[in-house]
Amino acid sequence: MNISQAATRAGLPAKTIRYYEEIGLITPGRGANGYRDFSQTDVHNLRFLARARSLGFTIEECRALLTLYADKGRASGDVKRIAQKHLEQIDSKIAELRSMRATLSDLISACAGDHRPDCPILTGLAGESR
Amino acid sequence: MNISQAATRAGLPAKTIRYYEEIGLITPGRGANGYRDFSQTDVHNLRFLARARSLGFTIEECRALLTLYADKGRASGDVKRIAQKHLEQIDSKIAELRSMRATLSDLISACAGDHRPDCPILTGLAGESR
DNA sequence: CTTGACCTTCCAGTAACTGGAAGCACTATC
DNA sequence: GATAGTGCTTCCAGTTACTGGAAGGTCAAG
Repeated sequence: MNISQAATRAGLPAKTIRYYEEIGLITPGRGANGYRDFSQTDVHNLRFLARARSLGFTIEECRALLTLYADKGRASGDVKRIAQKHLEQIDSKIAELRSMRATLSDLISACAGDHRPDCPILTGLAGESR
Repeated sequence: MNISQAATRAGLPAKTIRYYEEIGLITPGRGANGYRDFSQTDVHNLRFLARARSLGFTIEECRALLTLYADKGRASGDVKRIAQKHLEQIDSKIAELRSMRATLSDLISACAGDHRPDCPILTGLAGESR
């Protein structure tokens, strides 16, 4: 099938699929006219990639996961290790955002937000409040 | 003062400060030798930028905030609007990460993580579990 | 006068796409 | 067969916010 159909089935933009081929994540065949020809397996791999990316795995992690996915002799421990490491990164990102959120929220609630120039948000950012 | 001292006082790498000048966030003076010469105000602005960036504001938001900071006739409402919009983005990012975390965590806990090839993480990513 | 630390600019690379231009291929219609 | 419209191709550039490194000028100490 052509790229637009593969894109629809995988839930990815055609542009992204071309990019994935460019970096060697997938290697669809080619028709006589030079068009990419996607097999069911290609689409399957694209869906796999779409899900992995939506869980926040980096491209390189996706590459590793896809390799493990194709390797029927894999050890599930290898997969789990990657996933756990990623989970830790998600957790630290959440913690970082929560910390930002707390500070920002405090500043916002202290600000009148009217036509007057006095602004605790700015003075907070300027470091005058500590 | 020279850039390394300004960097120390602002808590930013010298590279970053040069970058900020390049994109017009700050405009330190220059000595006869061509070295940048940072005033107290420059350092103050750098610290402001460092704090704003650490709260996750984008460079363009920082630019706007810095402009408002310099404008003594500002309306605090303008500042608050920027901050609130940013807070919303933080919240949606947190929500997204939490959703990822939940899914990933489920997959991980279902995986034995040993030498065997069976892996719920991979089958989950492949979409076979739904 | 040389050494070492510090400064300068400029170029390239990062992550993961995304937009757009120029040009060939296919399908349908007139 | 000409034409129009859609889809495909490649290639180049831009995005965000830096970061690393090279080549070379400057300064303070000994």
